[in-house]
Amino acid sequence: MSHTPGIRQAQKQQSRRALLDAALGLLEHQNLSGLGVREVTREAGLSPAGFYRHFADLSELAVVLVEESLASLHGLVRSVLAQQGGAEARIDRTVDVIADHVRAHRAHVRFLSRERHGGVRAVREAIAAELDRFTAEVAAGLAAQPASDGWSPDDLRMLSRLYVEHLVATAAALLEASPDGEPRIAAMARTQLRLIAVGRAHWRD
Amino acid sequence: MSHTPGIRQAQKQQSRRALLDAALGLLEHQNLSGLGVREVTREAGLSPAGFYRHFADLSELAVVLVEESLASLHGLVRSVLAQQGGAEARIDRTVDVIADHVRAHRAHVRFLSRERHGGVRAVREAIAAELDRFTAEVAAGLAAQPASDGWSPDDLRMLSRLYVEHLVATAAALLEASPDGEPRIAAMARTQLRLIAVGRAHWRD
DNA sequence: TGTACATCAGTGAACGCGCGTTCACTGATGTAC
DNA sequence: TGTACATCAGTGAACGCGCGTTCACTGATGTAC
Repeated sequence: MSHTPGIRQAQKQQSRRALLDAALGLLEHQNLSGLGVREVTREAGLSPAGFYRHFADLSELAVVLVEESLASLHGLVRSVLAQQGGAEARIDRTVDVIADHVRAHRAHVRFLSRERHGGVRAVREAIAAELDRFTAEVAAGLAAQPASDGWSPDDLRMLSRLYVEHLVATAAALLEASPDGEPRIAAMARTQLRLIAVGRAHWRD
Repeated sequence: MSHTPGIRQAQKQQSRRALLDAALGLLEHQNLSGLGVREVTREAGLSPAGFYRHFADLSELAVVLVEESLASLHGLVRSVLAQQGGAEARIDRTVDVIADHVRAHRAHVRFLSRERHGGVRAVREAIAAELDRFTAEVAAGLAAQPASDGWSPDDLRMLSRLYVEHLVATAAALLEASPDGEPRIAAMARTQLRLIAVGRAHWRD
Protein backbone atom coordinates (compact mmCIF):
# COMPACT_ATOMS: atom_id res chain seq x y z
CA MET A 1 0.00 0.00 0.00
CA SER A 2 1.25 3.46 -0.88
CA HIS A 3 -0.24 5.25 2.12
CA THR A 4 0.62 3.69 5.46
CA PRO A 5 -0.59 5.92 8.29
CA GLY A 6 2.71 5.41 10.13
CA ILE A 7 3.86 6.38 13.55
CA ARG A 8 5.17 9.70 12.34
CA GLN A 9 1.81 10.73 10.83
CA ALA A 10 -0.02 9.72 13.97
CA GLN A 11 2.32 11.72 16.18
CA LYS A 12 1.96 14.74 13.95
CA GLN A 13 -1.82 14.48 14.13
CA GLN A 14 -1.56 14.31 17.89
CA SER A 15 0.47 17.53 18.06
CA ARG A 16 -1.93 19.24 15.69
CA ARG A 17 -4.84 18.17 17.87
CA ALA A 18 -3.01 19.45 20.94
CA LEU A 19 -2.55 22.85 19.27
CA LEU A 20 -6.21 23.06 18.28
CA ASP A 21 -7.38 22.05 21.75
CA ALA A 22 -4.99 24.42 23.47
CA ALA A 23 -6.20 27.30 21.31
CA LEU A 24 -9.84 26.44 21.87
CA GLY A 25 -9.29 26.32 25.61
CA LEU A 26 -7.49 29.65 25.68
CA LEU A 27 -10.17 31.27 23.52
CA GLU A 28 -12.75 30.59 26.18
CA HIS A 29 -11.53 33.64 28.06
CA GLN A 30 -10.11 35.86 25.34
CA ASN A 31 -10.40 36.92 21.72
CA LEU A 32 -8.57 35.42 18.82
CA SER A 33 -6.89 38.81 18.27
CA GLY A 34 -5.42 38.56 21.75
CA LEU A 35 -4.13 35.02 21.36
CA GLY A 36 -0.41 34.37 20.81
CA VAL A 37 1.53 31.62 19.04
CA ARG A 38 3.79 31.17 22.06
CA GLU A 39 0.81 31.04 24.38
CA VAL A 40 -0.77 28.24 22.34
CA THR A 41 2.40 26.17 21.99
CA ARG A 42 3.13 26.56 25.70
CA GLU A 43 -0.32 25.21 26.51
CA ALA A 44 0.02 22.42 23.97
CA GLY A 45 3.46 21.37 25.19
CA LEU A 46 5.37 22.21 22.01
CA SER A 47 8.20 24.62 21.35
CA PRO A 48 7.14 27.88 19.69
CA ALA A 49 8.81 26.94 16.41
CA GLY A 50 6.87 23.68 16.31
CA PHE A 51 3.71 25.62 15.58
CA TYR A 52 4.83 26.36 12.03
CA ARG A 53 4.96 22.67 11.10
CA HIS A 54 1.16 22.75 11.32
CA PHE A 55 -0.16 26.22 10.55
CA ALA A 56 1.15 29.34 8.87
CA ASP A 57 -0.43 31.53 11.53
CA LEU A 58 -3.17 31.64 14.12
CA SER A 59 -5.94 32.66 11.78
CA GLU A 60 -5.29 29.52 9.72
CA LEU A 61 -5.71 27.48 12.88
CA ALA A 62 -8.86 29.41 13.71
CA VAL A 63 -10.45 28.63 10.37
CA VAL A 64 -10.00 24.93 11.12
CA LEU A 65 -11.74 25.51 14.45
CA VAL A 66 -14.64 27.15 12.63
CA GLU A 67 -15.12 24.08 10.45
CA GLU A 68 -14.97 21.77 13.44
CA SER A 69 -17.38 23.91 15.42
CA LEU A 70 -20.01 24.01 12.74
CA ALA A 71 -19.61 20.41 11.64
CA SER A 72 -21.27 19.28 14.84
CA LEU A 73 -24.07 21.79 14.27
CA HIS A 74 -25.14 20.12 11.05
CA GLY A 75 -26.05 16.94 12.90
CA LEU A 76 -28.10 19.09 15.19
CA VAL A 77 -30.20 20.64 12.45
CA ARG A 78 -30.94 17.28 10.92
CA SER A 79 -32.11 15.82 14.21
CA VAL A 80 -34.31 18.84 14.90
CA LEU A 81 -35.93 18.91 11.48
CA ALA A 82 -36.55 15.17 11.43
CA GLN A 83 -38.59 15.31 14.61
CA GLN A 84 -42.04 13.81 14.71
CA GLY A 85 -44.91 14.91 16.93
CA GLY A 86 -47.06 17.95 17.44
CA ALA A 87 -45.81 21.54 17.19
CA GLU A 88 -45.49 21.86 20.94
CA ALA A 89 -43.41 18.68 21.29
CA ARG A 90 -41.15 19.73 18.41
CA ILE A 91 -40.47 23.07 20.02
CA ASP A 92 -39.60 21.44 23.33
CA ARG A 93 -37.25 19.00 21.63
CA THR A 94 -35.62 21.78 19.62
CA VAL A 95 -34.77 23.84 22.66
CA ASP A 96 -33.54 20.73 24.51
CA VAL A 97 -31.27 19.84 21.62
CA ILE A 98 -29.81 23.35 21.59
CA ALA A 99 -29.24 23.33 25.34
CA ASP A 100 -27.61 19.89 25.17
CA HIS A 101 -25.42 21.01 22.34
CA VAL A 102 -24.24 24.08 24.21
CA ARG A 103 -23.44 21.96 27.25
CA ALA A 104 -21.60 19.35 25.20
CA HIS A 105 -19.63 21.75 22.97
CA ARG A 106 -19.34 24.77 25.20
CA ALA A 107 -15.88 25.83 24.01
CA HIS A 108 -16.74 25.51 20.33
CA VAL A 109 -20.00 27.40 20.71
CA ARG A 110 -18.33 30.15 22.68
CA PHE A 111 -15.64 30.43 20.05
CA LEU A 112 -18.23 30.85 17.30
CA SER A 113 -20.25 33.41 19.19
CA ARG A 114 -17.11 35.37 20.11
CA GLU A 115 -15.53 35.44 16.68
CA ARG A 116 -18.64 35.70 14.57
CA HIS A 117 -18.35 39.49 14.61
CA GLY A 118 -14.73 39.54 15.75
CA GLY A 119 -11.76 41.39 14.34
CA VAL A 120 -10.30 38.70 12.06
CA ARG A 121 -11.85 38.89 8.64
CA ALA A 122 -10.93 35.38 7.43
CA VAL A 123 -12.58 33.84 10.48
CA ARG A 124 -15.64 36.08 10.27
CA GLU A 125 -16.13 35.12 6.65
CA ALA A 126 -15.66 31.42 7.35
CA ILE A 127 -18.33 31.55 10.06
CA ALA A 128 -20.71 33.55 7.86
CA ALA A 129 -20.28 31.08 5.01
CA GLU A 130 -20.97 28.09 7.27
CA LEU A 131 -24.01 29.78 8.78
CA ASP A 132 -25.32 30.46 5.29
CA ARG A 133 -25.03 26.79 4.37
CA PHE A 134 -26.69 26.00 7.65
CA THR A 135 -29.58 28.33 6.85
CA ALA A 136 -29.98 26.68 3.44
CA GLU A 137 -30.23 23.28 5.12
CA VAL A 138 -32.92 24.58 7.42
CA ALA A 139 -34.80 26.07 4.48
CA ALA A 140 -34.67 22.72 2.64
CA GLY A 141 -35.93 20.97 5.76
CA LEU A 142 -38.77 23.46 6.19
CA ALA A 143 -39.76 23.14 2.54
CA ALA A 144 -40.40 19.45 3.13
CA GLN A 145 -42.92 20.15 5.89
CA PRO A 146 -46.65 20.29 5.07
CA ALA A 147 -46.90 23.58 6.96
CA SER A 148 -44.85 25.18 4.18
CA ASP A 149 -47.38 24.58 1.39
CA GLY A 150 -47.78 27.74 -0.60
CA TRP A 151 -44.64 29.39 0.80
CA SER A 152 -42.32 31.08 -1.66
CA PRO A 153 -38.60 30.19 -1.56
CA ASP A 154 -37.92 33.74 -0.42
CA ASP A 155 -40.34 33.44 2.48
CA LEU A 156 -38.76 30.12 3.45
CA ARG A 157 -35.32 31.71 3.42
CA MET A 158 -36.59 34.54 5.56
CA LEU A 159 -38.09 32.10 8.04
CA SER A 160 -34.92 29.96 8.14
CA ARG A 161 -32.83 33.02 8.87
CA LEU A 162 -35.16 33.97 11.67
CA TYR A 163 -34.83 30.47 13.13
CA VAL A 164 -31.05 30.38 12.78
CA GLU A 165 -30.70 33.86 14.23
CA HIS A 166 -32.88 32.81 17.13
CA LEU A 167 -30.88 29.63 17.63
CA VAL A 168 -27.61 31.56 17.71
CA ALA A 169 -29.00 34.14 20.12
CA THR A 170 -30.35 31.43 22.41
CA ALA A 171 -27.04 29.57 22.39
CA ALA A 172 -25.20 32.79 23.25
CA ALA A 173 -27.62 33.53 26.08
CA LEU A 174 -27.17 30.01 27.46
CA LEU A 175 -23.39 30.43 27.39
CA GLU A 176 -23.57 33.61 29.40
CA ALA A 177 -26.13 32.28 31.87
CA SER A 178 -25.40 30.77 35.26
CA PRO A 179 -26.51 27.13 35.50
CA ASP A 180 -29.67 28.07 37.41
CA GLY A 181 -30.51 30.77 34.86
CA GLU A 182 -30.67 28.19 32.07
CA PRO A 183 -34.30 27.10 32.55
CA ARG A 184 -35.52 30.70 32.31
CA ILE A 185 -33.69 31.20 29.05
CA ALA A 186 -34.96 27.91 27.68
CA ALA A 187 -38.51 28.80 28.66
CA MET A 188 -38.26 32.13 26.89
CA ALA A 189 -36.78 30.51 23.79
CA ARG A 190 -39.71 28.09 23.72
CA THR A 191 -42.25 30.89 23.97
CA GLN A 192 -40.54 32.80 21.20
CA LEU A 193 -40.59 29.73 18.96
CA ARG A 194 -44.27 29.33 19.77
CA LEU A 195 -44.95 32.91 18.72
CA ILE A 196 -43.12 32.34 15.45
CA ALA A 197 -45.08 29.12 14.94
CA VAL A 198 -48.34 31.03 15.40
CA GLY A 199 -47.20 33.59 12.86
CA ARG A 200 -46.26 30.81 10.50
CA ALA A 201 -49.65 29.14 10.86
CA HIS A 202 -51.53 32.35 10.01
CA TRP A 203 -49.14 33.60 7.33
CA ARG A 204 -51.01 34.55 4.19
CA ASP A 205 -54.48 34.26 5.55
CA MET B 1 -19.27 80.64 40.60
CA SER B 2 -17.26 77.76 41.98
CA HIS B 3 -17.05 75.81 38.73
CA THR B 4 -15.60 77.75 35.82
CA PRO B 5 -15.11 75.48 32.81
CA GLY B 6 -11.71 77.02 32.14
CA ILE B 7 -9.29 76.59 29.30
CA ARG B 8 -7.53 73.71 31.02
CA GLN B 9 -10.74 71.71 31.44
CA ALA B 10 -11.72 72.32 27.85
CA GLN B 11 -8.34 71.20 26.57
CA LYS B 12 -8.48 68.09 28.70
CA GLN B 13 -11.93 67.25 27.34
CA GLN B 14 -10.58 67.69 23.85
CA SER B 15 -7.77 65.20 24.45
CA ARG B 16 -10.19 62.75 26.02
CA ARG B 17 -12.46 63.06 23.02
CA ALA B 18 -9.48 62.50 20.72
CA LEU B 19 -8.60 59.31 22.61
CA LEU B 20 -12.17 58.00 22.42
CA ASP B 21 -12.46 58.81 18.73
CA ALA B 22 -9.08 57.30 17.93
CA ALA B 23 -10.00 54.09 19.74
CA LEU B 24 -13.39 53.90 18.05
CA GLY B 25 -11.77 54.35 14.66
CA LEU B 26 -9.16 51.69 15.29
CA LEU B 27 -11.79 49.27 16.60
CA GLU B 28 -13.51 49.30 13.24
CA HIS B 29 -10.95 46.83 11.97
CA GLN B 30 -9.84 44.99 15.09
CA ASN B 31 -10.90 43.71 18.48
CA LEU B 32 -10.57 45.54 21.74
CA SER B 33 -8.24 42.75 22.92
CA GLY B 34 -5.91 43.57 20.06
CA LEU B 35 -5.88 47.31 20.67
CA GLY B 36 -2.88 48.98 22.32
CA VAL B 37 -2.43 52.07 24.47
CA ARG B 38 0.41 53.30 22.28
CA GLU B 39 -1.63 52.70 19.15
CA VAL B 40 -4.49 54.82 20.48
CA THR B 41 -2.31 57.69 21.70
CA ARG B 42 -0.39 57.70 18.42
CA GLU B 43 -3.68 58.04 16.52
CA ALA B 44 -4.95 60.69 18.93
CA GLY B 45 -1.74 62.74 18.76
CA LEU B 46 -0.75 62.33 22.42
CA SER B 47 2.30 60.82 24.02
CA PRO B 48 1.76 57.30 25.41
CA ALA B 49 2.00 58.51 28.99
CA GLY B 50 -0.72 61.06 28.37
CA PHE B 51 -3.27 58.27 28.16
CA TYR B 52 -3.12 57.70 31.92
CA ARG B 53 -4.35 61.22 32.69
CA HIS B 54 -7.71 60.09 31.32
CA PHE B 55 -8.14 56.33 31.77
CA ALA B 56 -6.57 53.64 33.91
CA ASP B 57 -6.54 51.24 30.99
CA LEU B 58 -8.21 50.49 27.68
CA SER B 59 -11.14 48.59 29.10
CA GLU B 60 -12.09 51.67 31.14
CA LEU B 61 -12.10 53.66 27.91
CA ALA B 62 -14.13 50.95 26.23
CA VAL B 63 -16.83 51.08 28.90
CA VAL B 64 -17.26 54.78 28.14
CA LEU B 65 -17.65 53.89 24.47
CA VAL B 66 -20.37 51.40 25.40
CA GLU B 67 -22.35 54.09 27.18
CA GLU B 68 -21.98 56.48 24.27
CA SER B 69 -22.94 53.84 21.75
CA LEU B 70 -26.11 52.87 23.50
CA ALA B 71 -27.13 56.37 24.50
CA SER B 72 -28.00 57.12 20.90
CA LEU B 73 -29.99 53.88 20.71
CA HIS B 74 -32.44 55.02 23.36
CA GLY B 75 -33.64 57.86 21.20
CA LEU B 76 -34.17 55.32 18.46
CA VAL B 77 -36.46 53.12 20.50
CA ARG B 78 -38.59 56.04 21.57
CA SER B 79 -39.07 57.24 18.03
CA VAL B 80 -39.97 53.75 16.85
CA LEU B 81 -42.46 53.05 19.60
CA ALA B 82 -44.13 56.44 19.29
CA GLN B 83 -44.97 55.85 15.64
CA GLN B 84 -48.51 56.28 14.42
CA GLY B 85 -50.11 54.49 11.51
CA GLY B 86 -51.02 50.98 10.50
CA ALA B 87 -48.91 47.90 11.28
CA GLU B 88 -47.37 47.87 7.82
CA ALA B 89 -46.30 51.52 7.98
CA ARG B 90 -44.86 51.04 11.45
CA ILE B 91 -42.75 48.12 10.28
CA ASP B 92 -41.41 50.09 7.33
CA ARG B 93 -40.53 53.03 9.56
CA THR B 94 -38.84 50.75 12.09
CA VAL B 95 -36.54 49.19 9.54
CA ASP B 96 -35.78 52.59 8.02
CA VAL B 97 -34.87 53.97 11.41
CA ILE B 98 -32.52 51.04 12.07
CA ALA B 99 -30.87 51.40 8.66
CA ASP B 100 -30.42 55.16 9.16
CA HIS B 101 -28.98 54.59 12.59
CA VAL B 102 -26.44 52.09 11.30
CA ARG B 103 -25.41 54.50 8.57
CA ALA B 104 -25.13 57.43 10.96
CA HIS B 105 -23.33 55.61 13.78
CA ARG B 106 -21.49 52.91 11.89
CA ALA B 107 -18.41 52.84 14.12
CA HIS B 108 -20.40 52.72 17.35
CA VAL B 109 -22.70 50.00 16.09
CA ARG B 110 -19.78 47.92 14.83
CA PHE B 111 -18.06 48.32 18.16
CA LEU B 112 -21.13 47.05 20.02
CA SER B 113 -21.64 44.10 17.73
CA ARG B 114 -17.95 43.20 17.90
CA GLU B 115 -17.53 43.42 21.65
CA ARG B 116 -20.93 42.17 22.72
CA HIS B 117 -19.55 38.63 22.93
CA GLY B 118 -15.90 39.69 22.96
CA GLY B 119 -13.11 38.68 25.29
CA VAL B 120 -13.26 41.58 27.78
CA ARG B 121 -15.65 40.79 30.59
CA ALA B 122 -16.21 44.35 31.85
CA VAL B 123 -17.22 45.48 28.38
CA ARG B 124 -19.41 42.45 27.74
CA GLU B 125 -21.24 43.06 30.97
CA ALA B 126 -21.67 46.77 30.29
CA ILE B 127 -23.22 46.00 26.92
CA ALA B 128 -25.48 43.30 28.35
CA ALA B 129 -26.68 45.65 31.09
CA GLU B 130 -27.48 48.40 28.59
CA LEU B 131 -29.29 45.99 26.30
CA ASP B 132 -31.36 44.79 29.26
CA ARG B 133 -32.42 48.34 30.04
CA PHE B 134 -33.16 48.78 26.39
CA THR B 135 -35.35 45.67 26.37
CA ALA B 136 -37.23 46.96 29.42
CA GLU B 137 -37.94 50.21 27.59
CA VAL B 138 -39.29 48.30 24.63
CA ALA B 139 -41.47 46.20 26.94
CA ALA B 140 -42.89 49.32 28.55
CA GLY B 141 -43.59 50.78 25.13
CA LEU B 142 -45.32 47.61 23.97
CA ALA B 143 -47.42 47.45 27.13
CA ALA B 144 -48.90 50.81 26.21
CA GLN B 145 -50.14 49.54 22.85
CA PRO B 146 -53.73 48.28 22.50
CA ALA B 147 -52.42 45.13 20.79
CA SER B 148 -50.95 44.08 24.12
CA ASP B 149 -54.27 43.80 25.97
CA GLY B 150 -54.31 40.57 27.90
CA TRP B 151 -50.56 39.97 27.58
CA SER B 152 -48.71 38.94 30.73
CA PRO B 153 -45.58 40.87 31.72
CA ASP B 154 -43.57 37.71 31.00
CA ASP B 155 -44.96 37.44 27.49
CA LEU B 156 -44.21 41.10 26.90
CA ARG B 157 -40.64 40.59 28.06
CA MET B 158 -40.31 37.62 25.76
CA LEU B 159 -41.62 39.64 22.83
CA SER B 160 -39.34 42.60 23.59
CA ARG B 161 -36.32 40.31 23.68
CA LEU B 162 -37.30 38.88 20.34
CA TYR B 163 -37.58 42.37 18.90
CA VAL B 164 -34.29 43.55 20.37
CA GLU B 165 -32.50 40.38 19.26
CA HIS B 166 -33.91 40.91 15.80
CA LEU B 167 -32.88 44.54 15.78
CA VAL B 168 -29.32 43.65 16.79
CA ALA B 169 -29.10 40.90 14.19
CA THR B 170 -30.41 43.22 11.49
CA ALA B 171 -27.95 45.94 12.43
CA ALA B 172 -25.08 43.44 12.32
CA ALA B 173 -26.20 42.17 8.93
CA LEU B 174 -26.41 45.73 7.59
CA LEU B 175 -22.88 46.42 8.82
CA GLU B 176 -21.49 43.43 6.99
CA ALA B 177 -23.47 44.07 3.81
CA SER B 178 -22.19 45.89 0.77
CA PRO B 179 -24.19 49.05 0.01
CA ASP B 180 -26.19 47.32 -2.73
CA GLY B 181 -26.96 44.38 -0.44
CA GLU B 182 -28.71 46.65 2.06
CA PRO B 183 -32.16 46.69 0.44
CA ARG B 184 -32.30 42.88 0.45
CA ILE B 185 -31.48 42.76 4.14
CA ALA B 186 -34.01 45.49 4.90
CA ALA B 187 -36.68 43.64 2.92
CA MET B 188 -35.99 40.44 4.84
CA ALA B 189 -36.08 42.28 8.17
CA ARG B 190 -39.47 43.73 7.24
CA THR B 191 -40.88 40.33 6.34
CA GLN B 192 -39.62 38.87 9.60
CA LEU B 193 -41.23 41.68 11.56
CA ARG B 194 -44.44 41.03 9.65
CA LEU B 195 -44.33 37.36 10.61
CA ILE B 196 -43.84 38.27 14.25
CA ALA B 197 -46.72 40.76 14.00
CA VAL B 198 -48.97 38.00 12.65
CA GLY B 199 -47.96 35.75 15.53
CA ARG B 200 -48.65 38.58 17.93
CA ALA B 201 -52.10 39.21 16.48
CA HIS B 202 -53.11 35.56 16.85
CA TRP B 203 -51.39 34.93 20.18
CA ARG B 204 -53.78 33.31 22.65
CA ASP B 205 -56.60 32.63 20.26
C1' DT C 1 16.48 -9.65 8.00
C1' DG C 2 20.08 -6.01 7.88
C1' DT C 3 22.18 -1.84 6.38
C1' DA C 4 22.72 2.77 4.52
C1' DC C 5 20.54 6.83 3.34
C1' DA C 6 16.40 10.18 3.26
C1' DT C 7 12.78 12.49 5.49
C1' DC C 8 10.89 15.70 8.51
C1' DA C 9 8.41 16.81 13.26
C1' DG C 10 10.12 19.02 16.84
C1' DT C 11 14.04 21.82 19.31
C1' DG C 12 16.53 25.63 21.44
C1' DA C 13 18.86 29.72 20.72
C1' DA C 14 18.81 34.04 18.69
C1' DC C 15 17.03 38.34 16.43
C1' DG C 16 14.89 42.72 16.47
C1' DC C 17 10.67 44.95 17.88
C1' DG C 18 6.83 47.23 20.00
C1' DC C 19 4.53 46.87 24.10
C1' DG C 20 2.58 48.89 28.97
C1' DT C 21 3.88 51.53 32.55
C1' DT C 22 6.87 54.71 35.60
C1' DC C 23 9.14 58.84 36.41
C1' DA C 24 10.91 63.38 37.00
C1' DC C 25 10.08 67.22 34.17
C1' DT C 26 7.87 71.55 31.94
C1' DG C 27 5.12 75.20 31.13
C1' DA C 28 0.51 76.97 30.48
C1' DT C 29 -3.52 77.78 33.31
C1' DG C 30 -5.65 78.88 37.70
C1' DT C 31 -5.83 81.22 42.27
C1' DA C 32 -4.90 84.13 46.32
C1' DC C 33 -3.70 88.37 47.84
C1' DT D 1 -4.19 95.30 37.74
C1' DG D 2 0.07 92.80 39.13
C1' DT D 3 2.70 89.36 41.38
C1' DA D 4 3.95 85.02 43.52
C1' DC D 5 2.77 80.43 44.14
C1' DA D 6 -0.03 76.04 43.11
C1' DT D 7 -1.95 72.90 39.99
C1' DC D 8 -1.79 69.44 36.69
C1' DA D 9 -2.26 67.89 31.47
C1' DG D 10 1.02 66.44 28.67
C1' DT D 11 6.13 65.03 27.66
C1' DG D 12 10.17 62.21 26.57
C1' DA D 13 13.24 58.94 28.14
C1' DA D 14 13.81 54.70 30.24
C1' DC D 15 12.74 49.98 32.04
C1' DG D 16 12.08 45.17 31.54
C1' DC D 17 9.34 41.89 28.98
C1' DG D 18 7.18 38.72 25.89
C1' DC D 19 6.25 38.59 21.29
C1' DG D 20 6.56 36.30 16.16
C1' DT D 21 9.60 34.31 13.31
C1' DT D 22 14.16 32.26 11.47
C1' DC D 23 17.67 29.02 11.62
C1' DA D 24 20.75 25.19 11.82
C1' DC D 25 20.23 21.17 14.44
C1' DT D 26 18.83 16.29 16.08
C1' DG D 27 17.12 11.96 16.19
C1' DA D 28 13.27 8.90 15.49
C1' DT D 29 10.74 7.08 11.61
C1' DG D 30 10.45 5.62 6.83
C1' DT D 31 12.38 3.52 2.55
C1' DA D 32 15.29 1.21 -0.91
C1' DC D 33 18.08 -2.46 -1.78
